[in-house]
Amino acid sequence: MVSGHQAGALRLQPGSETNSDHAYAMLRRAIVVGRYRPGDRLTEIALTVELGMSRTPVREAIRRLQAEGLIVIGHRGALVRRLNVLEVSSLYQVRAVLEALTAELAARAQREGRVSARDMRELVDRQLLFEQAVRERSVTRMVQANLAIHQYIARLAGNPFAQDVLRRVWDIIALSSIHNLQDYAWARKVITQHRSLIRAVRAGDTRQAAAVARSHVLEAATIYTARLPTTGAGEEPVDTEAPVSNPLLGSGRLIPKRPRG
Amino acid sequence: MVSGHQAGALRLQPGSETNSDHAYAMLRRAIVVGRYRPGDRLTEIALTVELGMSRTPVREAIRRLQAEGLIVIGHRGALVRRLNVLEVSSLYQVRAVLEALTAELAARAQREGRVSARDMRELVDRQLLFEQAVRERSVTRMVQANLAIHQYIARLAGNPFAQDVLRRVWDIIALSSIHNLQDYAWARKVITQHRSLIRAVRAGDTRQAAAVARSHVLEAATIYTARLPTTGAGEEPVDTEAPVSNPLLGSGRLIPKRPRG
DNA sequence: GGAGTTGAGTTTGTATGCAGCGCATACAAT
DNA sequence: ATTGTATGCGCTGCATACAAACTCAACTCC
Repeated sequence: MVSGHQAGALRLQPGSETNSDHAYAMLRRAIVVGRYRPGDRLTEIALTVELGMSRTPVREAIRRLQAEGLIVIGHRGALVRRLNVLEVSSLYQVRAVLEALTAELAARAQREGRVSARDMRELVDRQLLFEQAVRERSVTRMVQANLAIHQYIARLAGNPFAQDVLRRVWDIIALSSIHNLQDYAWARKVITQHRSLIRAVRAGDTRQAAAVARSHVLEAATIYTARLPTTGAGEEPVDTEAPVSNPLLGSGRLIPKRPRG
Repeated sequence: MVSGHQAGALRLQPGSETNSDHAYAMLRRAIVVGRYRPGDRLTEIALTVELGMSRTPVREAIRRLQAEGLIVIGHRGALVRRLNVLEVSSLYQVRAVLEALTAELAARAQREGRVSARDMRELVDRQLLFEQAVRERSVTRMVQANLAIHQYIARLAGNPFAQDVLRRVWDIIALSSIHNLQDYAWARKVITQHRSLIRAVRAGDTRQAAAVARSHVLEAATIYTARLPTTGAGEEPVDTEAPVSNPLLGSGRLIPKRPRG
């Protein structure tokens, strides 16, 4: 009998979305864009209120995100995962080999004529979007466009599993909300590295594509760790309080960060 | 299980395991070892009876397994995932690069003296166990020992994320319950490939370790696909019935195979 | 004054009731 | 005999009730 609970509004039709799915999508997005930050506690009741549904679908969403590694279950309830340095560098290592794989596969697909001209143009367009964002110093759009480029290459690779794992890797990396792209010099460098990556893919040069992708990601990792020490106290958990906060969304805090009482 | 509710069985102590976790572990194991087979329908009530708990923790376990890709939610309920050829080869590609990574990292750790003699001996012991299983023609033990070797190398690598992703890859590969190791010639070959892999790790030769691991997995993939057309060696065929309409992710119409049994 | 204790409040884990959808079977009509 | 229709059953999604355990703080006792 809390405010309008429409128990009759069941919609299990194929096209429609269950509350559980909706909760999962919303919560995942909120975490990835940084509306919830690492260490934040996710109270079921609060989410219940926020999402306008009962605890059951909320709990199911939490379980899924737990399985994906975006959430950990502490002694008491769910917390947004907090990554330490080892975990971040582990992530980048995995990302490096996977992106090398997708770049290689994309290049091979191109070589074998399985990439349409339109797909190739789309990839280049995304790169242009990224370069424009860099010119405009818009970190938000840089981050988006950057992800879009990497995602598109993964798509061209035609390996659904790699695509899926990479999506998760990117999600978890997003948890450590430091965005290298706030570093303008690095952003410029990313432009040239992307260009040579795209050139290799377009040329169908599998070796080169893999090598460029790999070193690109590994260099990004070093940039990331180089930026770390500047965050004041050298605590053990490497939660960083992101200078510009969330380049992606920004406000709309749902649950105030309550680091214990 | 309509009436027998033992509400007193709550145990939320940190060390203890919740029913939800237990359900997850049991169900996952049942799927991985093949007690439930691809396409099998998992009805909540049946699992309720099987596990001796109510539907809620069962549902949460299902959500986790769904997120891990062992289960898909069809139009109606949960099904054990069914892999098609494209998905399996995708999996092997990902596995190849990840195992190349862990082998390389393990070799590096060894080179840098971060691998204890005991760890190294343990690895060799597992290999000996595998070789013994091959001699005894025990496919079950071969599969176990094989997995144990690869897991141990992943552990030596010291990359927790790669370890985690690999665990999932192995789980999903286990779904396609064809075991290459039923092929004795291949099993013999695996012995030598493992030996050279371990040798490379022990020598701290990162390049060689990565190369051997990679080609080992890729060759396993070819063995797998080569075995596909002639299914029915010792065990059940994998797929071959019930057309999977969507080759990628969306589950087309999967015909459940007799949940009751 | 300090430390242990207890009790209320909070939050999670679990069980269960309810409503609707889909499938299958039975039945009716052509 | 084949096709269209009704109906019962099974199962899922969701909400909610309830119990256990943890938190925290005030309170009591030494």
